[in-house]
Amino acid sequence: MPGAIRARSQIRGRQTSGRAGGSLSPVETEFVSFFVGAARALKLPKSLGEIYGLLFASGGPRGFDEIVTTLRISRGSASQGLRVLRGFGAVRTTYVAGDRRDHYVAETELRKLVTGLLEETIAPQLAAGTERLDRLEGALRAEPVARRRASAHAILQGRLEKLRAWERITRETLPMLGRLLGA
Amino acid sequence: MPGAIRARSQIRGRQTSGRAGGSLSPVETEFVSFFVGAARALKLPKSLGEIYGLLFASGGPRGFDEIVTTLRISRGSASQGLRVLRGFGAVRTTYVAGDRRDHYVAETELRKLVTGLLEETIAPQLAAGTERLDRLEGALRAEPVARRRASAHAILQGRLEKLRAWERITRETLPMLGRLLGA
DNA sequence: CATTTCGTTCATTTTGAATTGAACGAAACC
DNA sequence: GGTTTCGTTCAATTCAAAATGAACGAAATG
Repeated sequence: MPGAIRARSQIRGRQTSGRAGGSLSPVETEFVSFFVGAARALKLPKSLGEIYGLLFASGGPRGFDEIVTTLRISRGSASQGLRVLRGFGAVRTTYVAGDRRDHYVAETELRKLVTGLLEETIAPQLAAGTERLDRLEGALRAEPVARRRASAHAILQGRLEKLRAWERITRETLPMLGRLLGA
Repeated sequence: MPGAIRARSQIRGRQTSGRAGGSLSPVETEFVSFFVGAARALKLPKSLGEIYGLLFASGGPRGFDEIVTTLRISRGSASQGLRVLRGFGAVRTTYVAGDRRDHYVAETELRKLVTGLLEETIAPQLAAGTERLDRLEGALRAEPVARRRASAHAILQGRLEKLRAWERITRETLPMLGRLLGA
């Protein structure tokens, strides 16, 4: 941990809530820990939890460098983590006058977080699923009549229909989730 | 692949939909592939998708051994995978007269699957989260007044309240999800 | 225009989870 | 009661995803 860089960051770094990117207070640590747990629960990378936790606890904007040094994660992790978080709207960049570096703040509206996450992770998978269902239907019809045992074929047909029903329900239900959380 | 065992299984094994635990038809393969994809999407082990896919496509009950040989997975995987699937109600054991071995069928009601999964995975995490919130509150109150900077303390306090609100909403909303899917 | 500062990218390393398979206990079988 | 057949368990292995950090390009700076 090169002291030179640290010193520099303390001179130039914005003193968000009065402290430079040095270390976490016990309470802040507890916040980060909470979100690390949440990340685990959602099977997201731990770094996402750390970063979001820090920003959540900060209130104000934090610079890229602050994130790296206070969480002691690599620049690579921070960069990639922030990209994902921005990707589903959990984090926004903020303009800070007189500092050309990027600054980030946490989005704290639950509805936005959830819908963003769903949109980003479930939705594409759902689309891929639909595609697979089409392939499945194709395979079912392409099955040579010779190899068809009437009963087996009927079962498979029924299962396919069930999958289609699942898909429909899911597609209808997901948006409602967003509305529920909006309350 | 020991022929001896295979032969035996064909003699003794129940001929579900007319076929022993040999190999998957193209259509069945497509079903399994679908559920493997779904497992990936939900970040569950691939083996869960394989097993459930096979049972889903089969309609009728399948023996432990059939699962192992047709999917070509280890007994360990099959055993553990089936336990998890049973754990959240995606799979049930069925009695098959004249065969002492275990037989399994897939639960195909979407509502049960989803609620089972939620119950098993989210619920405990939610509980853990609540516990962490209490710790967090403790840490916040324990913070020595000397180290408190009024503004920072206020922010953290506000954030904690926000987390509590999130928790409440989540706790209220999850059960509704089950009801929505019941339609 | 040369130099410094930022943040990203990507090949490598690390870490954690899933899978395997040998060893085992329990139940059925003769 | 000895033997075989099941399915589980768990230590070792394999595999995939996440983290690292050096190299890089782009933008600001002077």
